[in-house]
Amino acid sequence: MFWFFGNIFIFVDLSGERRMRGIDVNMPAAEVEEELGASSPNSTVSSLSGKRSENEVERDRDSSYEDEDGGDAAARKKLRLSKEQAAMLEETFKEHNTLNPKQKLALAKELNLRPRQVEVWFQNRRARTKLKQTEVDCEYLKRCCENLTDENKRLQKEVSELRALKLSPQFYMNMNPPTTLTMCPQCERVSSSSSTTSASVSSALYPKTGMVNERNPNNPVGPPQPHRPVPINPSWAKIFSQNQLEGHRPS
DNA sequence: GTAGAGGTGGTAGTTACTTCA
DNA sequence: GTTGAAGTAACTACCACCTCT
Repeated sequence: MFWFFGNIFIFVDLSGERRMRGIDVNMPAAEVEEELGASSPNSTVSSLSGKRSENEVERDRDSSYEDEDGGDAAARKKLRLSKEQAAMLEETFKEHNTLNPKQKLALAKELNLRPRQVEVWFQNRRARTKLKQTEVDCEYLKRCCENLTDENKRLQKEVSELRALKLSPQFYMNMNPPTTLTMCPQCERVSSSSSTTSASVSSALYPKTGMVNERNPNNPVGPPQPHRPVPINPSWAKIFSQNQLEGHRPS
């Protein structure tokens, strides 16, 4: 049997896969018209707030559970959409991932499907999209976690090395004094622009600082927001540095 | 203005069926 | 031919929002 709708010519093998027990996926346009005609404002079979009216349940039974012979089929029907139908639905989904009632009816008519089928397809498609996105996000966070773990290890090692170096008298003899010392007024953290290791030490001492970017929660592993540095008395520097290396945490 | 009922459309979770290795 | 996994159409339950009374 051939049906023609839109630019799509479909061959339906009545004894084959296209036609399953019960509702035909590619039911003739006349039947669709009927279906559309029956689509009063109450016709949405889905989404019934858990309180499905008797009419709706009845209609549901009529449209979904009636087999070819008109009897009730115990099992629900599951019908494969044709490639053309799926392609068209995909195309529409790309444009907008939800449909208003008019669009739903029009699309159903065009595809020779029941509006309910179009509705279900869009529901499932949104669910798949969300699942995919979740997987992508999960993968991204996993990579971030790995990177941070590596960075943490590296910094821990650096701290150990610095601690060892600190114990050696040569450390003080070869150490260049910091040229500019600054302190953040919020956290009282000290940093030095001339020290090559200060940044590393800082991040090693405060490994969690950059873990959550409060100003941009979407970038949970982004760099910490810059503190506003203010110059401090150089004579404090040694004390602060000492305290930081001893593990002192500003409150 | 507001509370309650009913309709509608969304999501989450599940089931049942198809397809394929 | 059988079987298990994956994909997906269709379902239920619930929620939020809107409209009407």
